[in-house]
Amino acid sequence: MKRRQTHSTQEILELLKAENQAMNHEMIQSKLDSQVNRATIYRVLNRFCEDGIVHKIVGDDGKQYFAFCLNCTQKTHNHNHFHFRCTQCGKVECLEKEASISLPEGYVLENFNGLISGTCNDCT
Amino acid sequence: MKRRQTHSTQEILELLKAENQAMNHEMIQSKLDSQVNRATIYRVLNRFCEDGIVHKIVGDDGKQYFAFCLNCTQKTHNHNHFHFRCTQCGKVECLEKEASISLPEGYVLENFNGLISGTCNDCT
DNA sequence: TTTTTAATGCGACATTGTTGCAATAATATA
DNA sequence: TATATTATTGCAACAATGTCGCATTAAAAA
Repeated sequence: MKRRQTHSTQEILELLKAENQAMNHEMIQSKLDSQVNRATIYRVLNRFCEDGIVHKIVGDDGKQYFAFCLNCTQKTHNHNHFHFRCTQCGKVECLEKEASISLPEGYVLENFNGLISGTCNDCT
Repeated sequence: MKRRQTHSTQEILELLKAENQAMNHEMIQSKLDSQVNRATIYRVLNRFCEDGIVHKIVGDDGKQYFAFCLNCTQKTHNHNHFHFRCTQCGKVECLEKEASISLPEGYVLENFNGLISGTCNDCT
C-alpha cells in the first residue's frame, strides 16, 4: 500500500517540522490553515508514526502528542528521551538527555514514554 | 475537612495494598467484593492521592493507574521511578530503579511519569 | 483521459474521567 | 443513646479523546 501526498498530509507534516514541540490533535487542528477533519488528523498522524517520521508521546494528561523525529535515522528509531509538559502554557518539548534504562531479565521494551510535567522556563 | 472511613474506602485501600501492581479503575472495580460506583472509585482514588497514600501514573494507553505508596514517607512523597506496563497481560508494576533527572534552568518539576511498555517476564 | 485505490469527511460509537445534586451514612455533639 | 452535622455516595448527565464503517473524493498509475 503506497502512501499518497495530499494537502492534509503536507500541511500537517510542515506544521510538525516548523513547530519545535510535540502537539496534540487539538493544537494541530487549530494551527492548520485549512480545515481538516479530526479523524483525518489522527489517521495522518498514525500513518506518520507507522512510517517512523513522527513519534507519539502520551502526556500525563492522557492525551496523545506527536512530534517530528529529529535524531532518528530510518534504522534506529529511538525515542528514549524525556519530554517536558508545561502545565501553564501547554507546551511539550523534548529534553535532550537520553535515558538509559535497564529492564529486568525477560522483559522486552516496546515503547518508552517518559514525561515530566511542571512549569517551564517561560512560565516560572 | 476530615476524611471518613467507609466500606468503599477501606476495600479499595486493602485491594491496593494487597495487589503488587498499579491498577486502573476498571481493574479495581472488577476486583472489589462489593459493587462500587465508578465515580466513587475515582473520587476515592483521587482523595488517596491528595493524602499521599497512593500515587497515580498515566499509562501510555492514556489510562490512569493507581498504586499504593511503598517507599514514600509522609515528608518525601517521591515517585521518580519507572513503571512497566505489559501489553499482553495488562499488569503495571514498579521498576525499582530511581531515575535521576536534571531539568534545565528555570524548569520546575511537578510530576514525574515514566512508563515503559512491552512484554513482561511472564508473557515472553 | 480513464482507471485504480488511498485518503478524506461525516456520523456514530466506545471509553475515560468529571461534575451537580439529592440521598445516605460516618462522625461529632448533646 | 439520640440527634445534628457534613463527608461520601450513587445516579445521571456531560465533555473530551480517539476509533471505525462507509460513501465520496482525489492522488497516482495506466
